[in-house]
Amino acid sequence: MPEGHTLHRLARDLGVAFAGRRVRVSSPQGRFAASAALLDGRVLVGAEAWGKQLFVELEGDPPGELDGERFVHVHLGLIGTFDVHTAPAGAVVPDPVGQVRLRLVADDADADGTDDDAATTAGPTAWADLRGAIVCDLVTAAQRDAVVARMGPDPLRPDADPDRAFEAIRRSRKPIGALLMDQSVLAGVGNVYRAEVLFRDRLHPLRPGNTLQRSRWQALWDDLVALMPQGVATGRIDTVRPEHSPVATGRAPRRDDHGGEVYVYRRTGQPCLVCGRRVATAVLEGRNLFWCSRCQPVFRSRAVG
DNA sequence: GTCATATGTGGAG
DNA sequence: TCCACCTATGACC
Repeated sequence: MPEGHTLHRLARDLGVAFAGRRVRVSSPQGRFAASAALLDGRVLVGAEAWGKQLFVELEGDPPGELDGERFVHVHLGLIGTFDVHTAPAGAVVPDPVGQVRLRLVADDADADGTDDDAATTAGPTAWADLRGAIVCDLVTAAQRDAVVARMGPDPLRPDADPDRAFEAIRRSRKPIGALLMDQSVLAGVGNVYRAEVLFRDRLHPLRPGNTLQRSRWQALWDDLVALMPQGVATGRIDTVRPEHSPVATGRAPRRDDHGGEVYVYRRTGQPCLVCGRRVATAVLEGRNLFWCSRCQPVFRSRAVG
């Protein structure tokens, strides 16, 4: 279920469960056995997300090593999941279910300075299962930096600069609906946030980037900066404003596989929550696109703005 | 049971 | 622009 919010949430959860603890790493399904062998027994320092990329930092091997492969680069692809579990100390870690490509289990056997290894802490039982991911590689800091450098600004990162994205958008004739999905323009937005933020900002998905005023882009960015942290907090994508919510309108709450309340994503043919027109759909660059042709007109009246 | 579909990306033609 | 990749799920027979 991976748009940027999923990865940032995951980085947070992995940090809470594993930071400062030694991890046993295995690859029950075998696909990432080589990575697992290199990771096993090292201390997990922390985890960080950048767009849809996740980097788990490990203590160097040997400890203090600066140039080694200290980062696990994970990309979940379309169907990957990474489930983090905790349970009271002493709880039994269950056997893997399904195709687990990488499993982390916190190992406190040598915590509390009982030997001469790096200081580690003891904590609750913790394990995490990675399934379906397309990338799980050990990389150096330089390789991590190279991946990060290819990405546009991430609305979930406080230091992100929206002007960097706008420089790409204003020079492109490609539709804004395509540019939003281009991770080198903007990092972390996927198919749900794309559809929803364009709806909320009344922008037609096919509007060329080079026709977008800076103010419209800033509004779009600000909307993402407001929405995506909610996704991190809740683990779902909810984009419907209070006045259009099920409670406010009396309609039935929506519950589908991403769980959130949305305006147009996967609502083809259903009435727009604002104007009642049937939600339209089309395929853009191989991905399903959804919008309301009344709320998101092709030509926007500049006189009224 | 079979099949289509999915919040993604990269590569071939 | 299509296709492959990977797993899980829901629709339908």
